[in-house]
Amino acid sequence: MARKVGSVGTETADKVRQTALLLFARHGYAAVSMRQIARQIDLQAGAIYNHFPTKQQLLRDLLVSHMERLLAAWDAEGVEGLPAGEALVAFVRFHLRYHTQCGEEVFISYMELRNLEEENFLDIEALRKRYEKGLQDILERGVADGTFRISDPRVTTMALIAMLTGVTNWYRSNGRLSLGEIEALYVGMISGTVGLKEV
Amino acid sequence: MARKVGSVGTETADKVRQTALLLFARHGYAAVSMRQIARQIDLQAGAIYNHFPTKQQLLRDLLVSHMERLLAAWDAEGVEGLPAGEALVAFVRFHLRYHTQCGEEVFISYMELRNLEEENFLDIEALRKRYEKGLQDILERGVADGTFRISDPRVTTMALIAMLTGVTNWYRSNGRLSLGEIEALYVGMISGTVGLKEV
Amino acid sequence: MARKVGSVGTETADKVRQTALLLFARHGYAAVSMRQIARQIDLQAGAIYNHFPTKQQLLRDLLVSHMERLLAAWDAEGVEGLPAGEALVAFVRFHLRYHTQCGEEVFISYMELRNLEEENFLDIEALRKRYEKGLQDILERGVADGTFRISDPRVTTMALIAMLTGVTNWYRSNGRLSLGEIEALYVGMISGTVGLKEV
Amino acid sequence: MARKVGSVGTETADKVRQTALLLFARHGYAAVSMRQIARQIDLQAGAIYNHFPTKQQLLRDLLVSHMERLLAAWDAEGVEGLPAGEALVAFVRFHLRYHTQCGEEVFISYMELRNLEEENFLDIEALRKRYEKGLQDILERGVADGTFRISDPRVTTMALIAMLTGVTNWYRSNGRLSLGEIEALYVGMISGTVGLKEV
DNA sequence: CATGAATGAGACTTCATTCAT
DNA sequence: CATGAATGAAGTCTCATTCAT
Repeated sequence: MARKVGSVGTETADKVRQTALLLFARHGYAAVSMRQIARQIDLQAGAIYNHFPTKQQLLRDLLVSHMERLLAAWDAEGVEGLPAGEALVAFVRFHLRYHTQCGEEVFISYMELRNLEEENFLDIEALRKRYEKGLQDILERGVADGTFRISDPRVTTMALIAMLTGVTNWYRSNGRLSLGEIEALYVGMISGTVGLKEV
Repeated sequence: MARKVGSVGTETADKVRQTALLLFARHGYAAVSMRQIARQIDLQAGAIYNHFPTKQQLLRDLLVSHMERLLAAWDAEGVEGLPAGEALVAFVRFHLRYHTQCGEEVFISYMELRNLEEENFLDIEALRKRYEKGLQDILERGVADGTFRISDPRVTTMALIAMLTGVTNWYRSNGRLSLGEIEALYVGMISGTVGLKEV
Repeated sequence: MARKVGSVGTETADKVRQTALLLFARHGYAAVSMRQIARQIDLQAGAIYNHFPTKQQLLRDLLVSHMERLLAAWDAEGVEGLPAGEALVAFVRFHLRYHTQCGEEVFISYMELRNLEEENFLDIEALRKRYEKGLQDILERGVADGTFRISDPRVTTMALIAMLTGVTNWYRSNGRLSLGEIEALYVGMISGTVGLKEV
Repeated sequence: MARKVGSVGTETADKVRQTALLLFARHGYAAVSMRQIARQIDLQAGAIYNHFPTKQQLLRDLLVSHMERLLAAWDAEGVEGLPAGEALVAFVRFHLRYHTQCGEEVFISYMELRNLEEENFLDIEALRKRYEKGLQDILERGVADGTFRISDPRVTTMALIAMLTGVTNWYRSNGRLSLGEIEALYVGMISGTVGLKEV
């Protein structure tokens, strides 16, 4: 009835996070119950509430921490000094690598926005905007110095992100194409999209 | 708007369909209850079962009929005889027009696939493949006659569809850009993506 | 899974009301669960919600209908025309008879006020005030015509009601004293309390 | 304020007692959780169990200690030697003063009896009987020496206690009437009730 | 002596679905 | 073809209580 021997708070919280992520990604937030999450990690449903005050907060937590990790990873790439063309290539490769490797984790941030309550939605939205801004800055830089030929950088930003993220719908690690080959294909296509002369 | 075999064609059934489509699109299949649907059209939940045997079947019905309408509309465009370049432009304009105008209704076919039971999933998947095949055929035709420069038409098909469908995430009929302007932007970008020389 | 043969809405609702009344009286609103109520009348807990939207509403319903019946019964006594002394005796006898015979039903209206949400509380409170007003009017009439000697009719009203209602705490239909004897005792005591000369 | 045998005398235990008393009085035993009590004194629910073995025991503890304090306070009034009339007046004043000043704390001893388990109920009941006996003795003394005219001292005892305790339902320290005025009113009314000639 | 994590039960309420009327 | 009442399961969350730390 009490703490299991050896159980530690952060470990359980992490297991909840991982399991919830997986299940939310697989079946959707609304279709997954707290009981289901708990069952998978051999816990009573009520115990989850020692770590997350509500199911909604658990979702928010997942999305926030995903976006923050994503932003941190992108910042770590350090492309700021690069010429626009190289920076764009770096972004494409980064986004594909990150989103195919995080696998399902990524899925839900695009999927479950409608299940967020107002305030949580705005927070996540802000983080997503910040990430998109990274790409948009590169595009605008390239337009300014003549590297790219783009009519509307905002629209192109969203078009490219949609195009790239779509990969998660069909990518399989053991599929016909390796990640490297996929990266090359997308670099090629996107170079065309933005009117880049050579890559 | 052809009615599918086996579905009941009453006024009530149609109202259920419309309401369910809207609510599923807005909140997700799992988050919408039969009671909610019924309430919106001043009905008791039980009455829905006079028209649809289960909630799952209602979702299937919606997705099938959406895909069939989409395919019929695309066939009606009659682009088969056109040169690949013109056909691609036609596809881009068609897809954008159809998906922005159907509004939310379209959303769910990409969203709710995971809530379909095996058999239903396969049926919808087949219809989606058929639609994608329309684009892929154009791309392959253009590759064959030298109009496009594309490394992997299958990947490009999926990249373009993702890019185009992404528009539904931000398009607002009273937004900064008119649908015509958006179409022009995407025709421009996609021409670059497939290496088309002039448009 | 559907309606039981012969089941009728109002009958079930009434059975719920009766059972809830009994259980709330016996154990208190907070200590009684919807399941307990349902179990006693061979129903699933969820079915109660076909008749009452919430547990709180069920309590409110009980209290309102108790107070309304009480007021109606008192009005039916038709004491308005009587001299104050006789009217007071009528009130005492009525209150004792009604409250001992309704038995537990009465208990909760004094007990569960704190479990009512603001708005419901105010509604019940208003009904109780109306009932108390009946007694207060008699007292004031008697003061005006010299029948009673009372310093503060408002305080006396509440004192008498508390004194009378207290009977429900110990009255047993098979106890040492018959209801008639109890009535006589209280008429005697209360006559003294209000300074009435003879009864 | 004597501490009962077996109870722990720490500061924390006292804070628990005070808080529980207040919350039980306000919302009722069943409606108050151990967590709520703990939260109010910046404690974890588990910590309460270092001081009280169960919630039930905590309630019992509260009621017992309330009744013991009440009895001790009454004994301290030292009315045994007084003539019945004066003793009754003393009782009335004492009861009103004690019950209005302890405020809500008193409420629960009349309210939560039904939430006591058998054995605890009997213990509290015995204490209450002892207190009532104090009044009944006075009444019987007064009947014996002709000071009072009372038909049934047992019933009158309960009637008077109910009447007096009812004050806690409406008394406000900043209300229309001061405690002194209220005492005077009740002394007056009760003198009438028991047929006392002059006060 | 307090914390924090856990249990197992159970709270209110809603769900998809059924079916007598 | 709709209603309204029902089932049985399950939803989120809270409860009293326990106990390793």
